[in-house]
Amino acid sequence: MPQHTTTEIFDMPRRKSETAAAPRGRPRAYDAKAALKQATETFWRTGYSGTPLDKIAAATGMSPPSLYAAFGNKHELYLEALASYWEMTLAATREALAGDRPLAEALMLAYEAALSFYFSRKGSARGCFVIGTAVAEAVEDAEIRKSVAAGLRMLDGDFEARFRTARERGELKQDADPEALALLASATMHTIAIRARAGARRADLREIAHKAVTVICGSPSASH
Amino acid sequence: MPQHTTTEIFDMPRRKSETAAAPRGRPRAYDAKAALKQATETFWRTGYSGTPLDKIAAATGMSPPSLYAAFGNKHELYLEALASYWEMTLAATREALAGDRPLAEALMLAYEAALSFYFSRKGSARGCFVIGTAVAEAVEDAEIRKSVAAGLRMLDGDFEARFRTARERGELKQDADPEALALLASATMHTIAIRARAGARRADLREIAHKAVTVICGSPSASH
DNA sequence: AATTAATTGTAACGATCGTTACGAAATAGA
DNA sequence: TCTATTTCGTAACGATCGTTACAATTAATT
Repeated sequence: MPQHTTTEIFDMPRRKSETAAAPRGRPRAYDAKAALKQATETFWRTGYSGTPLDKIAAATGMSPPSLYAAFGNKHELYLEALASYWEMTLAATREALAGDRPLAEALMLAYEAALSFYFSRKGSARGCFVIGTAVAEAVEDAEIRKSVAAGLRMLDGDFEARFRTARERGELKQDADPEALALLASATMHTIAIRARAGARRADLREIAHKAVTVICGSPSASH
Repeated sequence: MPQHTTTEIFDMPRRKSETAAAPRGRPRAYDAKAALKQATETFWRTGYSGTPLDKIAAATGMSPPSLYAAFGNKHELYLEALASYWEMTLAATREALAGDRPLAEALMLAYEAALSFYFSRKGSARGCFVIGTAVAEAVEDAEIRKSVAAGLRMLDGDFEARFRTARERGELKQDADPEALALLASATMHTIAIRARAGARRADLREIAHKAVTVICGSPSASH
């Protein structure tokens, strides 16, 4: 293949890095993905109603007009942050529950994954983004409520599927109720999310998860 | 006793109705107790940050200056509402768990009591006041966080005490862990509180509670 | 009747809310 | 180099936020 021109070589990576070929006007000074992450971080602490757009602008380094160009308005921005959070946590939960791990170990892994979200790098507790910010708005805001309800339903479903296969594998008694156990597993996740927001220490929450898993999986099964 | 004068008769109820004898100036046009209840109702729907004082003034029928004279400021008013709510719900839970009822029946009664708070007269779901409004503020507001943590601790304690006496009464196996079961009982309360705020139907939440109680109390014990 | 004390409603305070004109800046194509 | 196009930062918009003077009102006390 002798027809290798330099233009061909440089066009290939250009087209790969971004979908369109050329943006035409002044280039964006922000990374939308990183900005959404920082906006999420800000909402996480002070909630939706409690977070002015100024603080989000400061956290992202974006000007208000840029925020509106990128995300629409405050409400749409929050909705996007909420959807992104659900995606992230549900993926982490599914990964924890997947594989050939023993049931109790898989459950503990799911709770540990949640705790790693609830406690930020600095060690300060912020709890669950959904429970800490979305639940407050859910009553009056139909879109937020819909997102919360859908996320809770998927979490229930993931737990229930895991308990169902656990029963098939003989990890649970044959008369165990996968739906009921999934409800308790979700409830454990929820109580941890709440307590983290209320200032509980990470080690205490881990122990709460452990106690819950012990009861859910049948009395003495957590350590092996 | 012949010394029954009319002044004596009319002074007695007067002193009983209010602690002091005479307020001196213009009398209050509001009932502080009723106003706190209506303020709570308003916070309940739209949260602390999401509720302007105007709405509270409208709900209570009080003018802003009267609100400040009665409660201090918005933050103190909310704190008082939060304390009052804890008092109310903890009393209801204790009453449900007290008495000689079977364990499963007592637990279901506690959850039913909670549901009667979570669903207003009109049938619209507003969920738990604490989970719906206080948890959002708890991260940044130390006073609210303290109130939430203390309330959760008391709820845990009430459940644990009930499980402890249940074990003594032979309602549970001797090797049952009252603390672990109490954690799951609290978690069930929390998951119901969250789901109610997310729009779940009351009947579904009742069934969730029933499934949880069945697992917690040992498989087949809910109906007798 | 006059005085004192307490609360009332109105109206406004400065600060901040979400949102948006507007002109300068920066890049691709001509 | 010039034009077209897109995003930038600044600065401001009206609305609303929590809070408070202020004068009128209502009652007990003198």
